[in-house]
Amino acid sequence: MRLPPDDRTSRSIIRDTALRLFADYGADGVTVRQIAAAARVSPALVIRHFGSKEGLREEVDSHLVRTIEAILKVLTERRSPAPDNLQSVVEAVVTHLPSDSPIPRYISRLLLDRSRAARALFHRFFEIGQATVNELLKAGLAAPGPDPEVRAAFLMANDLAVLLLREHLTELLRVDPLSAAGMKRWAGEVLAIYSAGLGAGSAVPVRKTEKQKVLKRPSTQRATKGGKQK
Amino acid sequence: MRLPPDDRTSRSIIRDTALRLFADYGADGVTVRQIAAAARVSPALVIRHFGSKEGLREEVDSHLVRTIEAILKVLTERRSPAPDNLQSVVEAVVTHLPSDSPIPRYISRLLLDRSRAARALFHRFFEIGQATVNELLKAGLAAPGPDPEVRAAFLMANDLAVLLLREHLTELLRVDPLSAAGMKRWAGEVLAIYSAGLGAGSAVPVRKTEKQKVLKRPSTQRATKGGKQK
DNA sequence: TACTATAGTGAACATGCGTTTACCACCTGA
DNA sequence: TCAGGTGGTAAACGCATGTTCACTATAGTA
Repeated sequence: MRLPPDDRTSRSIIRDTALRLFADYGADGVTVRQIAAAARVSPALVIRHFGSKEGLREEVDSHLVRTIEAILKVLTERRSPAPDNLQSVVEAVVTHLPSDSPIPRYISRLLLDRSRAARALFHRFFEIGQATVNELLKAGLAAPGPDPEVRAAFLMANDLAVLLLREHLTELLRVDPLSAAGMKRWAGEVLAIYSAGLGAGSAVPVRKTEKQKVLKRPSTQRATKGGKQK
Repeated sequence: MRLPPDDRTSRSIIRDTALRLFADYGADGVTVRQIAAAARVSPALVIRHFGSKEGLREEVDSHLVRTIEAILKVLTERRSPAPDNLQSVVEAVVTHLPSDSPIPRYISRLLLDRSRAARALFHRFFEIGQATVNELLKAGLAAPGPDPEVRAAFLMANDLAVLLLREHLTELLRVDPLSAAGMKRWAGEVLAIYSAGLGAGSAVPVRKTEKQKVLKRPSTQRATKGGKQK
């Protein structure tokens, strides 16, 4: 699966390098010179290939959208036979990417934009969310609810929230919610709530008393060695 | 309630102007000259008051945090007597701001940052989310769930998602989810799902508990006097 | 009155930016 | 052999940026 770097044209190297830098610092926070240096080419070559920095941005955007579309296609095709697998679309996409991929970070920046690519992605996610709800409906696992459109939007927004707030949540929970371990914990709660509401879990065999303690005191964090913050 | 502009020092005028521009275009997308022009002062005065553009940014951040803290304080103090009103924290905050306030937009940009202010705000929201869950717990309206910490984080993330995705959701649903009308629709679905899961609100038999009735449906809210909003 | 602190400005400065220009080193086919 | 396309670069250009500097105006105080 791993290609020697020679197999990539310098054009695609520049594009991928830009994607990573844009994801980390935002497109405005990165200069053409930085991109060129990281890709080990001259700034002039960047312009030569993409016309302008904005052109590069657009190319990165559309490449991103194409990549996500490819993943989503695989996903929707193979999920239909197993509708009981209510998986988060975001989790599924992330699972299909290498763990050090800058793409999730880039998407989360993108979604805050008013750009065309952002709208396209957002609508696509919404479509998939609606399709998922429809599957659940047919399977009798869910109801349309009082306001089906809002219901689908709500589910999608919750899904994307993990992506957007990933860093903060990682710090808070001391586990990346989009890592394998984190997804397990997160999905557990999500499924519990989606299947029976916030009241669920008391019916489930859970030792209330102990769990409650953890919840009550936010300062009950373990593994905080040597309070360092002033 | 409206002050003549003379009551604000030019320092605060610059700060407020910067807040608005930062919210709309991002701090990197706005120049000192633009801020100065919008505030009707010279660029030199901006630097004179805040030392640098970065200094201005920090001042805007901390002013934002102070403002939000003030609102949250009012909110938490007055909410405790009425724990049946499970209101979104974000919705509550937005309600306390003028409808054309740039603060929600600024917060949503801030939350994607790794800045100190962002972490402070995020932790604060999480605390409130935990407190809310605790109230529901005491009232017997919710269970701690299998993973209480994640549960609280999930609820908070869902809440913030509306703020972060506001523009996209507005386009999708053709109504701003943080407007009065939009909040009503949104909260309706949220409460339905939180109270009994995705199965709620339909012919699907999910009545394994009576909890459904306890968490009030939004249609039963009193004190909605003379609906003026379209 | 004179002194001093505060608020404010226009013009300039140094820098870093995106981009352009002129040029080089290869291939490849006729 | 050479014409021409392709991929690449160093150096410079013009400009917008954040910031500084020298200076004015105003108001309070001794």
